[in-house]
Amino acid sequence: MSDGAPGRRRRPPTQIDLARRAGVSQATVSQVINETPDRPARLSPETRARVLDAVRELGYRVNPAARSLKGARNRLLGLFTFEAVFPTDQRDFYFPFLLGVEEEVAEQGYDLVLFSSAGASGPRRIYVDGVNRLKLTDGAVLLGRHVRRTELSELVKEDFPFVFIGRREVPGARVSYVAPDYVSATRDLVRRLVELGHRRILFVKAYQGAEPTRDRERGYRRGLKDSGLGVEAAIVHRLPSSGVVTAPDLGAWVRDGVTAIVADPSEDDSVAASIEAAAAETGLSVPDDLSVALLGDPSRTETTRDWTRFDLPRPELGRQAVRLLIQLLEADEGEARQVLLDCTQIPGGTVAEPGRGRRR
Amino acid sequence: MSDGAPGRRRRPPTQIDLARRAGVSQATVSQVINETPDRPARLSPETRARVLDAVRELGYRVNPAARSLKGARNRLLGLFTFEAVFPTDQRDFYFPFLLGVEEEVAEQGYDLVLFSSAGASGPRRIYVDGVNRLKLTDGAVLLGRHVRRTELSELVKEDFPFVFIGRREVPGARVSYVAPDYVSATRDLVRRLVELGHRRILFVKAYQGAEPTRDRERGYRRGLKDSGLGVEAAIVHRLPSSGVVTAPDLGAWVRDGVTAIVADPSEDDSVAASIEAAAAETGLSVPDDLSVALLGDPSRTETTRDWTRFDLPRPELGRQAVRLLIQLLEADEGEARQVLLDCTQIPGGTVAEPGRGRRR
DNA sequence: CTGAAAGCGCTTACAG
DNA sequence: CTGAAAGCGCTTACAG
Repeated sequence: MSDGAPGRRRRPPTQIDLARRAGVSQATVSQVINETPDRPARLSPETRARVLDAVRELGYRVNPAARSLKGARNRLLGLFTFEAVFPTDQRDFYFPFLLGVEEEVAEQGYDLVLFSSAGASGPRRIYVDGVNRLKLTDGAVLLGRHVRRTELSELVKEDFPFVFIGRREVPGARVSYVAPDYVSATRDLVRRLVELGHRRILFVKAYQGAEPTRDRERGYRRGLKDSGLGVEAAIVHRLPSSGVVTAPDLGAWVRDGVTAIVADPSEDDSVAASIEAAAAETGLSVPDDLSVALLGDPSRTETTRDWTRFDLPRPELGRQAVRLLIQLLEADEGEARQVLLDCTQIPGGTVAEPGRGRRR
Repeated sequence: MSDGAPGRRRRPPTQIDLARRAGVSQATVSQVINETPDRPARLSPETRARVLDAVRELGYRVNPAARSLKGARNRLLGLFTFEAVFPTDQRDFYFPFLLGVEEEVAEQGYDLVLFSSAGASGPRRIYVDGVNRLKLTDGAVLLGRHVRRTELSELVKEDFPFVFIGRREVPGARVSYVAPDYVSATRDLVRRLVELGHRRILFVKAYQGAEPTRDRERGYRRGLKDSGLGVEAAIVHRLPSSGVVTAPDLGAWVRDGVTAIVADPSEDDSVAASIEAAAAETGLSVPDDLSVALLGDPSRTETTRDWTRFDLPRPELGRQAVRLLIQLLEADEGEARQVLLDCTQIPGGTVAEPGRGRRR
């Protein structure tokens, strides 16, 4: 590496170096450096010139660490996910969120810190040795299925500004979130089924469901009620922990008069695939013998069917989460806030009027 | 929002606050905070416990600005791209790099700062108001086609640790990079063409090419030489600034006896598409009348052909860049280093032995 | 118009 | 085992 200007050290020049060279005080150097049109320094032109010469000669750069030490915010937002985002099987699911977050963060003039080291070994956690790692940033967007509620409570307790993507609740605290409006989306789907003529509509859900599942179940009941069937018409089947629908399941339901299924997505989105397999095994045709709708988009499923479903506005959820976070930051002493975003109904090809199979 | 612990202020707690609370000195707090398994603090368990309690109670975070002012590392690596990464047409190109970078960063126990605000308005730049924005991090991985050489020089001049993905040079300074081995990949491709019987192989390159183009051209000549044709056999065509191959171009080349083309990727990867279109227009069949190989993977092309080409190990380039960067960080007094990675030859379907078209 | 001084939050020898 | 002190590079009142 050529060392053009002699005397240049590995250590980058500081304002003190400039001051020495220009024969002024360090404070004066700072004046010159920080001069802006709207906040001009009161300096003689000669002094300014001497300093600027020194800047040029020594190749001076302000040290941002030192500068921000004097300030407060550092225009850094964090993104923390409770699950690893980058393994192949997760990418399709998480990338759209990441995309929206990243775009909005950039547009707002912030930079994004991806907290991925969290998962280097062991489970991903926000608090390591009792230290909130996110605090490096002004605030953070959180994401993930397997939330650690205790960490969320901690975050609320210490007033760290954050927004969750997805509705999350913790006891005794209000969490800010931006979430898909699952209640409305499910309600609309169920109403459509009823309009098509379905009367026995089964809600199939995974073994244990968090807030999103509860919201979808609420939407299901609301759909039944709104379309005049009444909540008594609700039939809910909770899958075993395997989260898989079997051929006997399907047979029993159909014999029981069920003509349509709305399926809550399981952990790994395997419900759709298992229904598809079970139908094939039973010789049942979807949608001729049985209509099936998915309560969400099966981003992780290996399936060839064009499922009737609704899609989450993933990138938009990411963007809105960032916007909300920045609002919180600017409000400074903010109440938690919640935002719901509409899902997009996808007609698909797995829903039809009931009884079509019998007429064949 | 509940205000659990009374007396909590908006101002984030500092080590002084912790010290006060724990009844120790601020220096002792720092000891506890900075303790690691390999560099344990010499402290009584009680002191440590009191400090950690205070940390938890006050929700303490170390201020990264202050920490890095002292020259200590903050386990933050940066990723800066000279072009926006997230617009749709760029995603396929940049995501694989990002993926590799992110994965390796996480594995090494660092967090990643995406410097995307850089492009909020106007061109993306490292230095804003004379401040190196990357300085927040311990070091950075850089990426992009339209490099600002002056910024690169600046970075070198101030000894900021960085690794470029792709070979980049700046006058009078050595840049660390991890790059595809374009010379070898192109040489091998050309050798294969010669082995198939091609004697007049045209190198088509974009109007202006940077280091990668020069490397590929070098590989081209080396391939000719290595396979006995000699560098005199080189025929190079530089495209106009449009970067498009026209039907007349193609006709003229074929009449001139050219049987194979190796095409350097243009800015937007449009070369492949334009060759495809020109061939269709001329009625020439690829590969029967003309063999065409791409010097890289046309990630941004709308094309249906299975091009003969080589693929860049993009995620691996990202990973290796991070590794190299960390090496640089650990070496501390590092010479710039360079790493070349092999590309993968993709046989594809656009290359065949010459003259097949005439035999039809 | 310019400089001396305090202080931002932290780490690190160095004493004790 | 713990603390007093210096200093990282800078900004910002405050004197003069």
